[in-house]
Formats: sequence, C-alpha cells, structure tokens
Amino acid sequence: MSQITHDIDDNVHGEDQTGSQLNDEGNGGGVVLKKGPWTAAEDVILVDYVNKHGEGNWNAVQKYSGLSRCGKSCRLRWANHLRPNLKKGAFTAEEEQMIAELHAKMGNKWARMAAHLPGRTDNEIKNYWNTRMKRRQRAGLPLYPPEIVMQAFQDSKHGQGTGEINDGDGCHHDFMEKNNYEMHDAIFDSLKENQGILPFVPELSDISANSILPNVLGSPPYCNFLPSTLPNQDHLQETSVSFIGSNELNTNGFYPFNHFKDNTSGKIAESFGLHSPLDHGASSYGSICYSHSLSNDNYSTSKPTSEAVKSELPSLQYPETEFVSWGSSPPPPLNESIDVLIHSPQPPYALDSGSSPLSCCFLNEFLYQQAKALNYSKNNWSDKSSSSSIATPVDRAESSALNMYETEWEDYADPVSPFGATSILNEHPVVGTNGKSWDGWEPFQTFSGNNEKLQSVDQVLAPKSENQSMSLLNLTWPDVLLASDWHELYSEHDGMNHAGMIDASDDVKRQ
DNA sequence: AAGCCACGCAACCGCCCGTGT
DNA sequence: TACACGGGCGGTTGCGTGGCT
Repeated sequence: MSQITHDIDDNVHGEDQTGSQLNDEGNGGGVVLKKGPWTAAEDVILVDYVNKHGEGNWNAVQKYSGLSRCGKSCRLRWANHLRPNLKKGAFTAEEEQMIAELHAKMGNKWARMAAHLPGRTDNEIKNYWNTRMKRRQRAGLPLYPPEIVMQAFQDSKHGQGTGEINDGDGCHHDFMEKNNYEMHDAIFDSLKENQGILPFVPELSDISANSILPNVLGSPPYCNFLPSTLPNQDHLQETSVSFIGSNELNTNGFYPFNHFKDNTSGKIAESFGLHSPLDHGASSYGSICYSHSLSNDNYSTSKPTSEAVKSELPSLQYPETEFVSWGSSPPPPLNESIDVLIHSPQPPYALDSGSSPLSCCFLNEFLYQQAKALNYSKNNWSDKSSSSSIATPVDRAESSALNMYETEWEDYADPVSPFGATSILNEHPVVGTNGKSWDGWEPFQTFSGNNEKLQSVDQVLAPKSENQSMSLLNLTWPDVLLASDWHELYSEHDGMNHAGMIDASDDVKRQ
C-alpha cells in the first residue's frame, strides 16, 4: 500500500524499477510493461477503464488505457484492491470460522472460499490461512477444530451435506459433484504439511484419500464408515477375534499402534514415544492429554495396567454435550466399550487391507493428533502432575505454547470459564447446535471420577446411532486438541451453517 | 533512544489448468 | 488440435511493526 503512495508521482510508463520491466509476450508493439507495485496513477487509470468497459478482457486494458501493465496484472490489481465492496481489515470471528470450515471442506481452494466471504479475496484468505497455519503448527495445534472435521465428514458421508456451503447461484459446481471426500484430502494435506515441520509428526505413507476412496465410495463400507460400522453391542460381545490381534490398550490408554498393519503405525508409535520412559511416567502426560479418567477396573479384558494412566482415554463425550444427540439408545455397558472398539472382528474401519480406507484416513488423523497431543503434553506439561491425573488450570496455563494459543484467541476467551481460553481440557464443545454459549461447560475436574460421566464414555465408545458414531469420531481427538479457541469462537455463532446464507461474490458470478 | 531481529501481512510473479474459438 | 485468454494457486519478496537488547 505504502508503495503506491511512494510512487504516486512516478510516471506510469517506464519508471525506474530495475528488473521490474519486461516485454510481455503477446503484447504486440513491444511495449515495456511495468512490474512491481502499482501507483495511484495506475490505479486511477485502471479503475477508470473498468468503469467504462467493465471487467474482463484484461489484455485490452493496456491496449486502450495506456497502462503499461499486462492484463493479468490488471486483473489482479482490480480483483484484490480496486474493485468495489472489498472488505479490508482483520477477519472477523465469523469469517475466521468460515474460513476454517471452508478449508476443511475445500482445501486450498481460495477463490472458492472467497466466494463465501463477501469482500474478501482469495489472496487475502490464503495469506490469512497460511499465517494462521504457521502459527498453529508452531503451537502444535490442529489446524481444524474437530467439530469442523466432524461436520465435514458428515457432509461427505451424506453426500449432500455440503449443501450448507452453497453458492449463491444455487449450485456448488464441482465441489459438490467432484468428490465428497475432498475434505479428507485436505486433512491429509494438512497432515502431510506438518511433516517436517513438527518433529513428532510421523511420516506418512503415500496414502491419498482420493486414491483410495473412489474404490469404496458408494459402497457399503463407505456408506457405513466408522459411525454405523461400529460393531453393535451384541455382535461385539461375541467377539472372540481381535482385529488387532492383541487385547490391550497400551498403558497410556491409547490404541496399540504397533498393531496397525501399515508402516505408519510403527512410526507413529515411535513418534508417540510409546516405548519411552514416559510410558511409565504414566500420570505425566496421560493425565494431561486426557482429562477424563476411565478409572474403573472392569472396563475390559484388556491387559490391566498398573499406572493410573491406563485409564486415560481420549476425548470423551458427555451426555451434557449437545454436539450430537445421543438419541434414545441407552448407553451400552461400560465394560464392553473399549474392547468393543479394539477387538471387534474385522470391523469395517479396521486398518486392514480390506477395510474402508476412509476410516484409515481418520484413524491416521487420529493417530497424528494423538501424537501431537502427546508430544505437546510431554513438552509442556510433563512433570506438572505427578500425583493427580488431572492437569490443573495452572499447569495448563503454564504451557508456553498454550499461552501463545491463548493469546491468539484471547478475544474469544470465555470469561466465565476458570481457564479462559486455556481450558482446552474442558468439556467438548457443543458446536453450533443451538448457538448457546459455552459458558455452561463444566470444567472437566467436575467430571473426574464421576460414574455418570464415565458412562458417557461408553456412549462414545459404542455408539449405535449415526450421530453417536460421529461423536465417536470426536472421541478420537484428545482433549488437548480440542482447542478452546475454536469453541470460544464458535460459541459466538449460531451453528456453522452461515455459508449457505452468504451470497456468492462477484468472483463467483464471474466464474 | 537506537539498533537488531523475528514475525505478520500485503502484494506480486510464475506456473499451471480450464475454457472458448 | 492449437492457440489465446482468464483464472487459480503456490511461492516469494518487501515492508511495517512489535519485542528485545
């Protein structure tokens, strides 16, 4: 911007900008076209031209207006800076939410995302996202709020769910039609992007959601995917064959990754530090990552573990959470649930050669997130809680990364919460179900040792309904990953369905 | 107060792709 | 089929700003 003012008196043609000029191809008269920052004079010329001739045919701009800019440069300048109704300034909370939601579904389709954000340009969104992504990666935080992943998944699962993101023209073109699992690739991309950035992110095999999903989309395994493919209670109780082959949760309460059948698992396990001494420092990070202890002894036939952390589980859904309705199905018996998840005989989501690759996607994501959570907690919270399985607010507040995170989202801090924005171990959010504030969440401490709450664990682990299963997916996000910023952010919005209410921008109309 | 540095942001460029002729 | 054109996106660069010394 300032560059423009600096050059305001510069001539439009042939000003001295070393290396910024070139003979544009296809330019006929060999006119030297200018590169570099636009001047105010150039802006005036371009605006005037567009006002007279309208948008499009950008190569004609140079021809008829005398601008020494290539058509493309003119288009970009107009689209990103000069066109009317451009919204400048920081992104609002709504916009941020929208971006996250859209990116979860679309990936790096900036222009398409911009269509849902009136006044915003693709470039602006891209810059915002990249900056945000860097920040979150540095903080060891997930790019997507789990709720968005859930919803995106649900959308893809239902095929038409993306209708929430609806262009003003009433159709969603290829996004709707191309593939419904684009979101998963987006997540995969994010996952891969983290490789090399986050030292604890395991290398992923060349898994591509798109490469594998077409084989199953539309087929029962896909249609049923994780939710409805979760073995039902009765079936599971009869289970005698473990798809994993062993019957233990590891001492940290995580699934034994080493039993997964791809190379990824081993690497994940390594990055997980499962065999590190931390394994035995159970309470250290298990207590931190997973706020809800499943501290009964009868939850499975799993190999008993001595450490308190054995009962530590990933994020748990409680009945209070309204993320999804649990329906009328009574919660299954507690002592079945975990094994249900692990020992089911070739469940469709098992990481087996014949299983649904889509489930692998989410499991990989799950593993990744858990790995992140573990390392995150190891780095930040270890030794903070030696005797208690509950991380204190102070503990969490002391996390530098978390503090950073808190700073990032401080605007959304919940003043009511004892933890404010740092309460990432709090109860899972209720995303966009009723627009309620999250203020009503109970700190997780109040759940500790609460049998009723523990029962809800089972609800998560052995859902029967589709919705329940979605929450099961949510379970795979450790509490530590359920960044409160998202929750706080979303709390300000009445659901995540704004997209469909936003008219397509001019960009879309041009398309 | 001044200098240095890291970071975020705005903007541009090059490559690529899709579409129309 | 080839070409021109518009558009999308990743990468890069430069500037401004805030924190630290």
